[in-house]
Order: sequence, then C-alpha cells, then structure tokens
Amino acid sequence: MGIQERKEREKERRRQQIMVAAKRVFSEKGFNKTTMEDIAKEAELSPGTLYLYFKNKEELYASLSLRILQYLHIRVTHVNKETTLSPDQKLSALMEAMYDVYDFDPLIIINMFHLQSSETLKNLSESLLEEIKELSQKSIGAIAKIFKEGIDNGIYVAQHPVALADIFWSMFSGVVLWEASKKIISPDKDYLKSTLATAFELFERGIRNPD
Amino acid sequence: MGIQERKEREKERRRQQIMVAAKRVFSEKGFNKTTMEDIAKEAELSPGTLYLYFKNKEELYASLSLRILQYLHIRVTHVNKETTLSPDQKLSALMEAMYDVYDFDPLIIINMFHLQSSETLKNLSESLLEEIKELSQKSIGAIAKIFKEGIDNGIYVAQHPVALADIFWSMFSGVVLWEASKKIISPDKDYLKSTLATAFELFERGIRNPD
Amino acid sequence: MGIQERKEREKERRRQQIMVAAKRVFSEKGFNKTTMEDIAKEAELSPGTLYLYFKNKEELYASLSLRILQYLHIRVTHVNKETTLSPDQKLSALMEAMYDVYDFDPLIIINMFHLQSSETLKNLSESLLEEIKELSQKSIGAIAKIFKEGIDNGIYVAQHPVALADIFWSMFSGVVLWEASKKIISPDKDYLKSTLATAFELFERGIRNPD
Amino acid sequence: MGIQERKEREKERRRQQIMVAAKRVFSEKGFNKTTMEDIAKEAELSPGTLYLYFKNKEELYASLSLRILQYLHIRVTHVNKETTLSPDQKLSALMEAMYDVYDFDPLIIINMFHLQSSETLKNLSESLLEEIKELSQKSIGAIAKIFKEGIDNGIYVAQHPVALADIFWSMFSGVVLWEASKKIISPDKDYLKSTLATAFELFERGIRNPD
DNA sequence: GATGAATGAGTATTCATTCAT
DNA sequence: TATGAATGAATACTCATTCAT
Repeated sequence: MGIQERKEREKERRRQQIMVAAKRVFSEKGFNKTTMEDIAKEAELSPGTLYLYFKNKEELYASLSLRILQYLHIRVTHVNKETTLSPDQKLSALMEAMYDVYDFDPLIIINMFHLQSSETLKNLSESLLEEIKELSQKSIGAIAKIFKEGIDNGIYVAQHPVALADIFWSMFSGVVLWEASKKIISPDKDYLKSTLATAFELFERGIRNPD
Repeated sequence: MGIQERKEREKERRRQQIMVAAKRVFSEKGFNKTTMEDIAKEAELSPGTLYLYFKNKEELYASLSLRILQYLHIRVTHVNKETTLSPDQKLSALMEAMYDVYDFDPLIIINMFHLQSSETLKNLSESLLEEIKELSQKSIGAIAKIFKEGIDNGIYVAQHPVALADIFWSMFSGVVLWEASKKIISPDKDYLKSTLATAFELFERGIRNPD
Repeated sequence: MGIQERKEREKERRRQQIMVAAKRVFSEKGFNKTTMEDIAKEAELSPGTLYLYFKNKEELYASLSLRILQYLHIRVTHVNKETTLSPDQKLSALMEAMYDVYDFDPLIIINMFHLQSSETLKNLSESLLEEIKELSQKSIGAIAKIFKEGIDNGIYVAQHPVALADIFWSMFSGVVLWEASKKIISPDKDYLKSTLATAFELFERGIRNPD
Repeated sequence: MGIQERKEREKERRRQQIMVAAKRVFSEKGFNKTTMEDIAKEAELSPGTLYLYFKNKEELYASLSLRILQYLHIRVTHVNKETTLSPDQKLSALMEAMYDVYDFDPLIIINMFHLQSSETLKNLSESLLEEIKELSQKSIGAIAKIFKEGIDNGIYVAQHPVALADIFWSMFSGVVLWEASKKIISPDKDYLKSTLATAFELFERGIRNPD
C-alpha cells in the first residue's frame, strides 16, 4: 500500500468519524439546533477540523443523506442483477430492501426531506449536488427497471416505469415521514412497519394487471 | 353585535392579514431564511405587532399548516355528508379534494413536514399542538370513514380503514414532496399532476376487491 | 419641528455617538485589533445596535475618514469664498487650514490611508464610496482653484492646478504619516509641526515664479 | 567554504524564496486577506516551513519593507560616493534613484506605511525593529548628506538637512500613496510619474536659494 | 529540516424578541 | 393596540500557529 493510498484511507476514516458523530447529534437535535461545536465534541475533534473535511454545515448534513442513497442504490442494483428472479420476486426483494433502508437509518429519511428543501440545496457545492442528482436518478432508474420488466411481461399495468418508481419511492418516504410525525403527535402508537406492509401490498395490487 | 364580538372579529382579521403575509414570505424563502421583519414588512405592520397575535415564529408558521388541515377537513367532511354518493363516487370526490388542497397551497405541504419535525413541535404552545392533533385525527378519521363504507360494502379490501387513510394521505404528500424536490434536482420536468393521477389510479385499483 | 425631523435628528445623534466611540477605540487599538464589541461597550450600546447605523465594521471605519474630508472641504471652500484675499494670502489660509485639519484629528489621517487601501475600499457600499470620491474630488478641486488664481496671476508656475493640489495634499499627508511613524521608531522626538512648516515654506517657494 | 557557511547561504536562499512569494501574494491581496497558506502555496512549501524562517506573519511582512529600505540605502550611498558630482547633480541622481525605488516595487511603499502603523510594529521582534530603525535613519541620513552639501555650498536654503530629507521622502511616498488611492477612486487616470516629476521639480525650486 | 493535519481562540454579524413610548 | 429601536445571545467559520512524524 503506497503512502498516497494510506493517506487517502486515513482521510476517509476521518470523514466517517465525523459523519458518525454528526448523525448522532443531528438525529437528536435536528439541523438547526445542532451546532458545529456539538458535532466536534461528539467526534472528539476541534471545530476547525470539521471544515477540513466538509465545506460547511449544510454539506456535512447533506453527505449523511447521500449515504442512504448509496445504500439504496447498492441494494436495488443487486436486486436487478438477480436474473433468475421473476418481476414479482424482484418486487418482493425490492420491498425487502426498502425495509432495510429504513432500518439502516430511520431518522435519515426525515433528513432527506430537509435536504431536498430548496433552502438547503442552494448552499451545496456543485459537485455534491451533482452526486446527489446522479445517485437519485440511478436509484429511481434501477427501481424503474424492475417495473419495466413486469410491464413488458404484461403482468403490470402499462404505465411509465419511472412514474411507477417515483410513486413507489414517494409512497415509501411519505409513509415513513407521516408515521414519524404521528409518533410525535401520539407517541404511544407505532404502526410504521404494518402500515408500510399494507402500503406495499396495496401498491402491488394496484400495479398488477387484472388477469 | 356586541363590542366584545366586534373586537374578536377585528383580531381575527389581523391574524389572517399576518398569516397571508407570512405564507407569501415563507413560501418564497423557506422557514429559516424568513425573518419576522420580512413578514412584518409584507403585512405592513411592525415586528412587535406580530407578537401580539402569535407567540413566536414557530407558532406563526404552524398556524399556516393548521389552515390546510382545516381546509382538508372541511372538504372531506363535506364529501362524507353526501349520502347519495357511492363509496366509489366518494373516493373520486376525495381525490378531487386532494387536488384542490394542493392548489390551495402547493408549498404548504412541504411546510407541514417541517412542522411535524420534532424540532418544531417542541416549541409550540400546548393549545396549538392540541388543535393540530385533533384536526389531524379528525381529517384522517373522515377519510377513513369513506374507506370504511367501501370495505363494509365489500368493494374495498378488508384493511383497517385508518391504515388506508394514512396510506392515502402519505402517498399524496409523498408524491407532492418528491415531485417538489425533483423540480430542484432536475428542473426541466414537472410531472406532478400526472404522477398524482397515476398514484391515485393505482391506489384505487390497489384497494379495490377483485370482483 | 415635525416628528419626522425629530427622528432624523435623533438618528444622526446616535450615529455621532457611535462614531465618537469608534474613533476612540480605533485610535487606540487600530482597525484589526478593535472589535465591534469594544466599540459597542465604549458607546454604551449593544453590538446589534451598531449595525442599525453602519452596514459593517469597514463602513463604520470609513465614515470616520469621511468626516475629515468634510472638515477639509468646508475649510477650503471657505478660503475660496474670501474674494478679497490675494492668492498668496489664500495659500497662507490654506496652510492654516491644514494645520487645523491635523489638529482636528491627528490619527485619522493614518486611518485615511488605511481607508484608501484597495483592501478596504472594496468592502464599502457603493453610496459611501461615491460620497468619498465626490468629497475628495471637490476638496482637491477647491485647493486647485487657489493655485489656479496664482497661476493665472502669473505669480505661480504654469503647472496644472490639480497636479499642484495633488502634490500639496500628498506632501501634507506624507509628512503627517512619516512623522507619525518616526514617532514610533524614535518616540522621543516630535518634529511634526516644524517639519510641516518647512515643507509648506519649501512648497511655496517651489511654486512661486521667479520675479 | 565551510559547512557552516554553506548552510547559512542555503538558509538565506530559502528566506528569499519565501519573500518573493510573499511579495507577490501581499501585493495582490493586501495584508489582511493574505493567508500564510497562500504564501506557502506560492512558495511551493508547507505552511509550517514558513515559520522556520520567519517568526510570524507580521515579521514576514515587515521583512519585505526592509528590502526596499536596503535598496534605497544602497542607491543613496552610491550617489554620495560619487565625489565628482555637484550637489545639483547628486540631487538629480537621487531623484533618479527614487524612480527606481518605485519601479523596484511599486506596491511595497504602501506596505511600508502599513508597516509603520503602531498596530504592526508592536508585534515585531526587537532585532527586526532595530534593523528597520537603523536602516531608516541611515537612509534618511544619506539623503540629508546630499542636501547638507548644497546648503554648505550656499545653493540650497539654510534648513536642517534632515528635515529636508524627511520632506523629500515624505513627499515621494505621499505622492505614491495618493496616486495609488486615486487609481482606485478614479481608475481612469494614471498620472503618477508626471506628478512625481512635477513634485520633484517643485521641490528642487523650493530648496534652491535665489541666486 | 520539512511537513501538513490539527488546533481552537477569536469575532463579525444576525435576528427573534422585548418594552418604553 | 401598535410601534420599532434596541437588545444580546448565539454560532458558523477562519486562519495563524503548532508539533508529531
């Protein structure tokens, strides 16, 4: 391993260290109430160091959202590669993946919507924004591919596959968000998983062609 | 009309005046970048006056979300009152109502999710929070009632009506949010209404029992 | 006196209050080492209030320099108005005025050079910069007018009056600055006034035509 | 050449390398907006290395001003050595030298005044300050010597030679500074050299005794 | 000597909120 | 009621300087 490479690896480790700390603090306090000093303390670093790895607070925040997109993309791509699966089986696998995405980081979906507010996006660097765009499109594209197969097979309704992918993703995140906010409004109930299951079931029936 | 009542009415008029101004400014700049002075200027009032009618910035913001809930509630209740309509016709009317909710205030849906972040909710007065809770539950309940009729009639799947209502609302807001963020990510496309139509169509097919 | 006018006057009073405090602190600590909080404390105001009257630190600083230009302009204009004076008498009066400019605010000349560094000028508001430009030009123009009379009379050398005014002003501020820095380097001597007198004498002989 | 000496020479070379880089960056950005990292990059060194050769930023800056004093001193001493020249010829040579000083480093004159602000001088090491003092005095002394000859010869006015030297230097730097700031204030004119020529001409006539 | 990652003190600026009028 | 001048706490970000390697 060359010196160059070792340094690169070390740098990535620091980024991860900061992101882990940031995730903890952002999750607990939300974006506005979290200070860079909070994060620095949590990461056992000085505030200045954070800026060696992230341009500013927004960009640190956004990089957290990027991780879930990366995870999603990997999972969905993986599903697509399983050529032996039927569209129905792939859809099942996709739903399974969505549960995992949720478990991977339940709070970060809420962050993603914060991220996607124009207020935030405008402060990101061109390169990070580009990365987010690209990953979003790829992920939605990969989901759409699953639907396309089903549509081509005639077992799913003849809708535009990307539109279906958008709806699938919207429904997923809409449910997650809505259940999260319900949890605040009436903290004693936690229906998320079952609501999600019902939503998926309903979605599946919705896209299926009547035989 | 007594003096008391006239005063009350006058006060309500001012609240509305402020809310109209606030909506304009929040819609344009988002929550964080909007200052109370911006709103005061837009309302042609002084900053101090705003605090005579709203406890703080968060509460002013939240009251805007309350309006859309009120509007939604009125519309859905109205649908429910039409006893001559079949469940299917009511569902159509409900969808129609959702389009109107969106048209009533496209950006405020995004605000609603901001509202529901714990960060914000914690700063609201007990009474306002109570009002939001109640109205949310009533609205969801009214939507659930429509589904319940269909389920009881056997034309909709035997799911818990409230779960269906939640999914319906989640899907609606999920699509609105996702399309809004896509507009920023890939600004050249604006599919909202058609995506929404597809989503509703799919939802309808999803909940319908196979004959 | 109308309310409008009284407010205006009150506002001007506050500006002066801040400028007086700022001058004291800047003189003592220099631009960089002076904090806005220092000034606020000296003015017995809060830091935020400073920003109600001055856009930023640089602009507060620049406004101090503007005062000396204003003073200079008034004095020189006054000299020009004395139509009964000969060019020589006017030149004497001008020199007198320069001594007073110096006494008015000995340290602020140094500030003026700080001001005129491009570093600083770039941060000023368009309007303030405009004001500085205009006042500079007017002042130099007024000085030039004195020389022009002498030139037209044939008692001063046939140089461009504005060039003479520039040199006069340059020599004045050059001497002030140089003596100020010498005071730091060898704090035991204070030749300023006599050096200035010699400089003026020399200048006068320099511009005078041989009879 | 011993090892000691070679090391010394190497060290001096590095100092020069850094100063050349520093001059470029300071000239472009001014003192405050220049960072040590900027200079390090320009010098193709690391920030830490700069501190091996200069105590701190101020001292690096000051050492640049020292160079021009050194240059000035060399030139003026050289003029003095030319015993065959008349005072008038020496004065001409001095003026020539000043043009060269200006050409040597037009912006550094402005820096010199920054240097001489008490704000900066207070942070310099005793030894550097001493060096600056000494060189200033020597340079002024050398200039004064030229004037003294003329005075002794009776062709220049009977003023204190050091006072004349101070005025000469003040006028020179005053004109340079003023023209530099005018360039910012009214960027369309660039009279420097001609103003300087007029100033020198005027100075010469000013110091000359009427025959 | 040279490096450059890490430091952390230092501060200009903002803006929700208050309160004397 | 309404005002709007004043407040002052709060914080993102910078950068000269250090020091382990």
